[in-house]
Parts: sequence; structure tokens; C-alpha cells
Amino acid sequence: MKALNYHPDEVARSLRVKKTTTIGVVIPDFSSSFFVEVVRGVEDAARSSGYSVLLCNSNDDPQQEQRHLRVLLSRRVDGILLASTDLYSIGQQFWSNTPVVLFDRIPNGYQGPAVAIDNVQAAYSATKYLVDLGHRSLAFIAGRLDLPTASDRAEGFRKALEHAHLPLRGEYFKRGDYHPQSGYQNGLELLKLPHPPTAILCSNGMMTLGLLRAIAETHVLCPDEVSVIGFDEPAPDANGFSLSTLLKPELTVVAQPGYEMGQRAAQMLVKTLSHNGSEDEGENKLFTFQAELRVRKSAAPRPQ
Amino acid sequence: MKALNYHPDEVARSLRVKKTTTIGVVIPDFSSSFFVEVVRGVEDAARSSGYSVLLCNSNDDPQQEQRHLRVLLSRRVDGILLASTDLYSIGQQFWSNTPVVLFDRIPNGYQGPAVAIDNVQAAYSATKYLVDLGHRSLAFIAGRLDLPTASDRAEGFRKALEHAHLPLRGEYFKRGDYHPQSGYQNGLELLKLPHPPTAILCSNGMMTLGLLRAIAETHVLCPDEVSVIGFDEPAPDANGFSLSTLLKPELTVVAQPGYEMGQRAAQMLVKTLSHNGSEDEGENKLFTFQAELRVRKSAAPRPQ
DNA sequence: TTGAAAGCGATACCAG
DNA sequence: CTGGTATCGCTTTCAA
Repeated sequence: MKALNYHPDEVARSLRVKKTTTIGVVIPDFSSSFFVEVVRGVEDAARSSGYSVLLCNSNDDPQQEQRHLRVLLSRRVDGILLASTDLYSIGQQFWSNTPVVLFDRIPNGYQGPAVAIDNVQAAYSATKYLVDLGHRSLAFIAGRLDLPTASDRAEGFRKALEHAHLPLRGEYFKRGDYHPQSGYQNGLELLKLPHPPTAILCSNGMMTLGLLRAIAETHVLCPDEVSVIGFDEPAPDANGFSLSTLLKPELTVVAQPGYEMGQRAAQMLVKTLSHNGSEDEGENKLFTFQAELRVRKSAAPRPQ
Repeated sequence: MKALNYHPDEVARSLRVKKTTTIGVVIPDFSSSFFVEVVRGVEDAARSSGYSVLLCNSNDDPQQEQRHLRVLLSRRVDGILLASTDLYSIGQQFWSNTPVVLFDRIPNGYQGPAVAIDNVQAAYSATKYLVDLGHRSLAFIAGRLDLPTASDRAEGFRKALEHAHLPLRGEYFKRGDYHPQSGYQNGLELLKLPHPPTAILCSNGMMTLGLLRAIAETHVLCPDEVSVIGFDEPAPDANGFSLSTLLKPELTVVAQPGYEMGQRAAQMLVKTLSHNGSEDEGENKLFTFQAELRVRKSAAPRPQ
């Protein structure tokens, strides 16, 4: 029979059994290698459970995100993985009874299933690492502060300074928007200050790209004159071959386990689906990964 | 009505109207920033035409690719975008009447709709560029030679040497598999040769990652002792912020317009779908992009 | 213009 | 166990 290639109609089947064995994934930025890694993890885990993946890119636009979610719901995906660009809405409304697992961007106090890293801790230890290297003038380039990832990292930075009894100077605290241009712009401003910082912590990979460009253009020496730690590997590292290790100074970063986060999020969702929505399975809370400080060469002891 | 959030059931609709407004995309490697760029282009173009995207990663495994295609067909996607890892099968069987647009990897003599770059030409001009810099000992790291992308690039390399009346030495022609490890391994072998080449052309981004690592480890100076040109940007360049420009020597590359290729492929597919399968619309042939040689610093005149 | 009925291709159920 | 039939939620058609 099937030798003469017959493919059972999955859409008819889906209509009847009321499930599509499909999960929807919404990410805010397809240029970011962090989110690409997450998607890779999701795809792998989903496939190995027999699920297909509908991929959506909101491009950090709340309207597009809403439209994507509507489409996914219309298509009757069994569940949704979401890194929302519009957390306020997420927190407020419950737009459906389709299970959702949030990743990376989680509203404060969110009770549902989610996976993320401990951003406060991650930024704290990166900052402490710089302090321990002797730096006293530390700058921070923040992301969109309406997002917990950004505000938590800022919080971690603040806390570390406080514990070290170092002042937090206003001109050393920059607000970016997670995109490369803002890393570049804020980087330039920091480097051209009368008293530039001797170390900069940058809140994500895209902005780090911009910051590195700013450093290159101003011919400031890194790490001799300024130390840099970035969040995320700015480029995917395949099989341990990471571009970050080949950069002018090898880049010291706080690396999030993107692939594992994606895998885990997908697994949590699939488990919820097989338990058929029985919400409180114990697994249904926030799962927190630990970020890893990858010490390379871009952060060095404070120059004299 | 819809104020009380009602989402029309797209799966029931699909069953009735016999179309899903969904396209399937199968890529061979999710670590490769080239394919990620393609997917980004596909996603954008698809969404703007109202299509959703089912994403599949074959991981360069023919079996997985077959399974993915079966699933996509079962799910009644309206069309498929495919960079196949198993071109022989593609050329032979016509597994369905679901429209397919091939991208990047096209069997020789394929008659259907497809988008790619002129790989012979791309490798030819990169090689000629090296020859014009005075290099006489040129090496080439090939990809999987069963793939036209790989064999065409090899062909372009050969042709350029021939036109320059330069010999093609066996130990300078390496076979890789498009993965980083093979770029690393072959790179080491080349660099440790009694008479190492003064220039290396590397067939894709992943292998270039490996090659750069080999160069770093052996402390060979690039471009002073060996010039390097890679295919593809090994990292995504977001809004003009490319990591390649921040590498130890800024990397000279042959860049494929991945995003545009993805867009174009999706557009071709969508057009075919709206013309309802009337095959020969004039648009339905191979669309060829031009690769761009991005001259930076990793390729320099031959050392004395 | 509006409303009722048939049917898309599977599954699930019930009777034979 | 085998086979006929209702059903999923929508579009389409046809009749009123």
C-alpha cells in the first residue's frame, strides 16, 4: 500500500483527535546566536518526541508577537514556547488554555513553567571577577530595562559594586536596547569619557558586537586599557569551535547554555502535554540554569 | 464575538480547503550561520505572504531528511524548501506533487525551481584574487565532494589555477566534510607540510572556523605567512556588525547572500503556490545569486 | 441575502 | 473482529 507512497493526512487526523503534535516557538531576534542556539535545542528535543516546530520571529515587536501567537493558536499547536518581548501582556492576560513554557524572558513572580538562567547571579559574578582583578571604575551597558533579563543583570552589577564598596557612577551606567548599534554607541560614549572606565560589562551578545567595534575604532587597547566581559557568545560555537576564541583579544564571556535551555523548555512542554494539562506536576515551575563565566583574555588586571 | 477570544480553527479550515498556508523548510545544519541566515530570510518572506514555517534540521543525515520530508508531506505543507543532503535521491524520485524549491544544494542539471550562487565563479574569483596577490602555492580545503556546492567550488579553484598556469599539487588539495573538525585537521596538515602553501581557500564557514583554530595553534602568522579566504561569514553579521571584521586578521571571505537567498526561495515557492502549480511560469528555473568577495585583511601579497 | 446540508479524511464507537 | 457511521470545524454549494 504505502509502497505506492501514501501519506496519511495528518491535518484530518489532527482535526479528529484534537492535537497537532506541533509546538510553536516565538523568539524575539533571529540574529542573536543565543536564540538560534535555543531554537536548535528546541528542534532537537521536539523532534525526538515526535513533535514538529512552527518557528516565529517577533523581531522584538509586540504587535508581531501578538499576531504570531494568534496564528499559532489558530493552528492549534499543542503548546507554545515563548521568549516574549511584551511581558506586561503576558503577565496580565491568559489568552488561552494552550500550555505555554516561557524561556529567557520571565515576568517577575511568574508562576507558570519557565526556563531561564539566574541573571542576577550571572552578572554579579562577572562583576565580582572584574572587581577582583582590581578594577574600580566599572561600566555597565544594560539591555532593555523593561525586560527582567536586563534589569536582573543590572541588579547583579549593582549588587556586586555595593558589596565591594564601590560607587555606581551615573555616566558608567548605560542603557542599551540589546541591539548592536546601542552597544556601539554606548561603547563610544564610555570610551570617550574624560575618565573612561577600566572595565565594561555588556548585557548581551549583540551589544558586545557593537562594543567591540567601538573599541576597535577608537584604538583603545583591550584588555590593556579596558577590560571587557560580554553576555553570550556573540557567535555560535559549533563543536567547541568558537569564534570568540579567535577574536582580537579572546573574549571573556558569561555564556548561557542556550541549546540546553531550548531542549529543556521543549521537554517541559512535551511532558505537560503528555500529562494532558494536569498543571501542577512539580515540574511545572521555573527551571533555572547556571550561566558560565568563560575566562579568556579580554578581561585583565586593572592597568596602573 | 472575537472579543471573547475565539480563534477560527485553522486545521479544520485546512482540511476543507486543502491547503495549510504552511511551508516546510529542511536545512542540513543548524550550526551554520549561512543556513541560519537563509532561514531568517525564509521566515520573513513567508510571514509577509501569510505563510507559516515548519522548520526541520536533517543534520546532514539522509535518513532524517527522508523522515522530515515524509512528515512535512503528511502535514500537507503547501510547499517545501530544501537544501538536501542526499541529492541523488532528489534527482531520482519525485516523491510527491508538492512543489519544492531547492536552495544551495542543487543536483547538476536539475530542471526545477531552485536558488543558489554560482559556486564555480565564486571560487574562481577568490582563487584569482589570491593568484593576483602573487601566490603560487595555493591550497584548497574542499567540502563533501558529492555535493555540487563543494565540487563546483573545487572546480572553480582548479580552473583558476589552470588559467594562471599553476600546477595543482595533490597535497594542497584537501577533502573536508563541511564541518569544523575537518577544517581544523586539514588545516594542520597543510600548515605542517615541508613546503606549506602560502594561501588557503576554504570551502565553507564551519571549516574556516577550524582552519583559523589550526592557524592559531600552530602560531603561523596570518596573513604574513599564510593568506586565508573562507567561504561564508563564519558568524552572522547583524546590521553590519560582523564578527569577521573583529577577528585576529579581519577575515577576507566569499560571502553568500544567505538572507536574500532564503527570501527569494520562499518568494518563488509562494508564487508557484498562488499560480496553483502551473509549473512553467518562466520564474520556475534556477535563480542564481552572485557571491561577493569581501576583501579584508586575511589575504595579503605573497611573502618573499 | 440567508440558512441548511454535504463533505474534506481521518478516528472512534457501536452494532452485527 | 470486522465494517459501517457519526464526528471534528470549517467552506462551499445549493435551495429557499
